[in-house]
Amino acid sequence: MWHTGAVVSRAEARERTTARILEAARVQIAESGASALSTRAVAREVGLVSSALFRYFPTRDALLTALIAESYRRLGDTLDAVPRHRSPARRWTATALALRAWAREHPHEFQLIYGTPVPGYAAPPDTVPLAAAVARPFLEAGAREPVAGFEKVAAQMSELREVFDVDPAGGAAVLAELAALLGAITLELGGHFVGTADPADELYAALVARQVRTLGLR
Amino acid sequence: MWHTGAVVSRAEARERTTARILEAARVQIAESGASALSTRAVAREVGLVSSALFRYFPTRDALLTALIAESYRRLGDTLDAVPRHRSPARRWTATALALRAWAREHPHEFQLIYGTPVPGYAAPPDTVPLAAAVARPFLEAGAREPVAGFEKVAAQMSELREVFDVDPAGGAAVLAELAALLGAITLELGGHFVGTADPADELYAALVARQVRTLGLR
DNA sequence: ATCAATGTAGAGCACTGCTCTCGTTCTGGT
DNA sequence: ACCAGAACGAGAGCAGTGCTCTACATTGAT
Repeated sequence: MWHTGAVVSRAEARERTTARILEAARVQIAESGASALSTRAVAREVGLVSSALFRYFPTRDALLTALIAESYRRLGDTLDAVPRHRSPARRWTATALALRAWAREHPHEFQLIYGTPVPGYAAPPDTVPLAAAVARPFLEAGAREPVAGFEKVAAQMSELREVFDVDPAGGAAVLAELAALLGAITLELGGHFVGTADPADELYAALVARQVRTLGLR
Repeated sequence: MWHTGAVVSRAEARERTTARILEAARVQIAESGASALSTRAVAREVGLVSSALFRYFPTRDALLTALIAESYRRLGDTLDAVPRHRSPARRWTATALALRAWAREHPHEFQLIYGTPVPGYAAPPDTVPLAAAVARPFLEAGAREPVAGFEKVAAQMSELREVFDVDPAGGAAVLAELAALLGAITLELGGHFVGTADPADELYAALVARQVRTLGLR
């Protein structure tokens, strides 16, 4: 720590620039979606020449991947901040509503996670724990007891018990219900409910209530 | 009918070229997704100079929209071809399985319909009947009787009864369950089940079985 | 003081969606 | 039968993209 004031070490400067790049990219995505993310525009925003950006992210996809991870974390944190009601039914409901609210507030980030994957893309393995962080609040709230009909799925994903200490058959059912929530939100964001259940508030509420019954929550 | 053989009217030629463009575009999308669709590449394939293609589709988005409509129709036809079992439960199951099978066979077309919408996009109103054609087989199979908890949604989408002659509260529940199926398929195609319920056959089967119970099908 | 790592700048490549202009070819109305 | 006008293809061109390569500057460790 020789230096004081504005003088920063090389490592620090790199970190800062990386953070500024990520922020500029996130703003761009929030405005017009992932497909509109331009490395050149980001570089301009940050005050770098276009080629310099590639010292920080070797490829556009790498930048996108970093943003995906960031969005995962943000969503996970949001769901984690949902108060732990005593009643599992209430906690499930609150978590499900928080999920939809976040998706509606950050539609492009939601699409970044659950939307169409990029063309050549294969799910990088480091997103698995991030996806688990999103699922955890739902598992904690919903996987109290086994749910009939999900035994075979439970056998397949038996390692779930080790990580989360939940009932496997309940966990499998929770996973299916999480897919249902994400499906409903995807349709809503995509405008697929126009002409039927739009706005989707009532449908979503009815769906969540049905899940509480199906999962045997009280 | 003066002309025989290869001589064709201008209108016919236009139709044929349009069809060839659509086909080449569909092939391109089936191979590498919508984001990889290049008007120039399509034009090359069809044997047109790049600018000539814009005589047929004024913009890349217009071409994409046409492809979306086509995919909608294909999926609708596929679901329509599912045999009408006597038992609603069996028909629901068969239709749901056909949906997943089609999605796995044509993942990019599925994403075209239900994936991330294009950036500036607003759902063109002419896709509404196409979306309805996809929902119809499910409504016919699943919306036999009212489902408790969906009354308020039913009130919202009362016009459904006029078009489809189904119970509104049953129809609303079916819509929610269709969203669940699409959500599960979206997660599967996106690789989100890796590490848990992958392959997703068992999970999907358990989900469908649960739906049959929830909807009160026999 | 030296030297390799790290960074920036800038030119350049191949590609994209799209526009404009130019000739040609066909069509409908008189 | 003619001819204006629409329809169409060819080609050049523009502004933008992701990304690479080379040349030069700065920094940190030796």
